[in-house]
Amino acid sequence: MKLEKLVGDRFKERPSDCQIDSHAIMVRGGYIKYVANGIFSSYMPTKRICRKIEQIIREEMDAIDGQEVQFPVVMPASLWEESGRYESVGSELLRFSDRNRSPMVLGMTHEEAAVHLVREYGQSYTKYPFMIYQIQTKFRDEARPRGGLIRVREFTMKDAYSFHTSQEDLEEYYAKCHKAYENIFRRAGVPEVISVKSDSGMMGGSVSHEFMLLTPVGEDTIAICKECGFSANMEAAESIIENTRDEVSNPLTEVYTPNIHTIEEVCDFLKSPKEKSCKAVVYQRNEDDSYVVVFVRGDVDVNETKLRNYLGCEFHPAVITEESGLNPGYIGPVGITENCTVLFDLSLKNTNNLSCGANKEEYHYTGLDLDRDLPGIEYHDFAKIMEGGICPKCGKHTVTISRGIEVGNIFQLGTKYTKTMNMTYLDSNGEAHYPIMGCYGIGVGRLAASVCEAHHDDYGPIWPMPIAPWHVHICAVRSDDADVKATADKLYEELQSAGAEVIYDDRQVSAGFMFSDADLLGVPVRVVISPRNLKENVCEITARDKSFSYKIPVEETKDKVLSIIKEMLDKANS
RNA sequence: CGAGGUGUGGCUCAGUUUGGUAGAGCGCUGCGUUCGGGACGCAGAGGCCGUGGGUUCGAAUCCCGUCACCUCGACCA
Repeated sequence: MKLEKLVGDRFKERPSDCQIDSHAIMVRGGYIKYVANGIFSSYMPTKRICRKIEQIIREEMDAIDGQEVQFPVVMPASLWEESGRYESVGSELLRFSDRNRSPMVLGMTHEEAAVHLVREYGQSYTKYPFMIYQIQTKFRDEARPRGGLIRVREFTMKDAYSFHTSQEDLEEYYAKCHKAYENIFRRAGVPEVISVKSDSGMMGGSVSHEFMLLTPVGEDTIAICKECGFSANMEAAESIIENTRDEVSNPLTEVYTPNIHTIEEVCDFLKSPKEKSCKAVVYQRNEDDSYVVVFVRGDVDVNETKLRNYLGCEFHPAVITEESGLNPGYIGPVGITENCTVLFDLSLKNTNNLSCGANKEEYHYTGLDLDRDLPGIEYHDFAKIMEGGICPKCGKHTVTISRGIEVGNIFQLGTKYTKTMNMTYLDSNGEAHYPIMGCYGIGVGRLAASVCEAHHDDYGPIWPMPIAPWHVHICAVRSDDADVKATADKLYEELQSAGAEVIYDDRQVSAGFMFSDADLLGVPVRVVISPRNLKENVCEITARDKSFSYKIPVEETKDKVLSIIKEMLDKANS
């Protein structure tokens, strides 16, 4: 491919609406073009990158007996009514009507279509297990797309669905799929992708993992233990806090605390640490605005996902009214109004001598001892795990908090969809059962953008060889020089004939311009042919990541480039 | 959905306070000079100033509406 003819502009200035680097680079480098909110067209480099990612995915899915199929993008609403999701899913499911006024939906995920496809086929236990997958466009009408290809409304995804006759079989396959995912990310040149335990959310089911590429601009927060390798999405990470009781429990004492509301102010005023206070966090259920008060230790935060799972309903931060009986700034567990649900976090267990609100304007208590003052209360885990907190697996204070982009996930779904959509098989005794499902997704475009986010410098992306749009980028500096032109043309031909993917820049532009474009295309290997080099009868071979730079005799250049490419590809596969 | 911000050639932005012939740089076209990290000169092309209404002799600029985008929050198989 000649760069001169590559469709798509590259330019110098960073577009003003790009917040994260990968977005800016992909717009500046002629990778994507904005069409509408969360909707992009892709130019050739992106298409080539995604095609390579898809091919790696395909090979790994096929290796665990996946069968590639294709579901429709547009589905009748009736299919989604079967599973109940036509009602339960919010407005991210795009609903519309066709010419006959039949309600339709745009596929945002394909559990329903998968069950529909194999419902009749899977009537006998002898057919199990099996897995089907597709690589296709999905549409989710997200409330807030952002970050270029990181979070979009229309995107390409590989989604796989496996069907089993026992939980053991699902778990065995799930482990195989987990391994296949590790292979995919390693082969795509991002072995640093890690799997973390996650919250299953509305998908249902129990066990699930997310595959995260760690980067500070990631949307997810992950707890990682450096010591034992434990990792979990913040939403799912168990919080462990060990308290020790003071030897002497002071009596519960009312203290006058004028104009003091927040935990910081209270602790400052009482000159006691935040760990010795009991904080109230107030929410309201969406359904009836009823109040929920969660008490946690002063220094910990509430994990709203855990709370949501416990309450089993949606809620929002409370707007506290006078009728509520709550005294903002002075809420405490002793003597609190009965108009609300009161919950206690485990961080308060086995504590004493705490400060807390006295449920009375301008008064706090000191000397709170929950076991003494409110005997019989139950504690649950509602807290966010903290940096430096206790690892739930190895028990050491080694938890670190990182940000990551979710590039894939795997779920043990269970029978949620087979039950609602009435898919059954007969076992060897002639008894009917619901098959157990797993589902497995990878966002192709998001992975490409995430790699760019994790592997770039000030000048552009640094694509790993296995997914790079081209293997090698030839820059013919001063192509008006006959020697340069002839040498570069020849190398271009030879490398292409040898199977290398080459982008060739023989435009008559300044070297700086040429190199800037090459940086933006991020091709891992660059060959510079110039009058200066030819004077010494050499070509210059450099790595986009600056890991090497060689001057090689002209006649040896082709073989050297080919061996470098091979080496880089092999490295990702080993 | 809540709060804030921004809409002016393909891109980055000035001009809006105080109404009076639409600007700069990059990019694009042509010619010439340059040539190893986004060169330079000259000559060009390209804009109903997001959009609808209003005020005014006159609106990018003032008023009202509306749309889009960005940021924070809520939401997110």
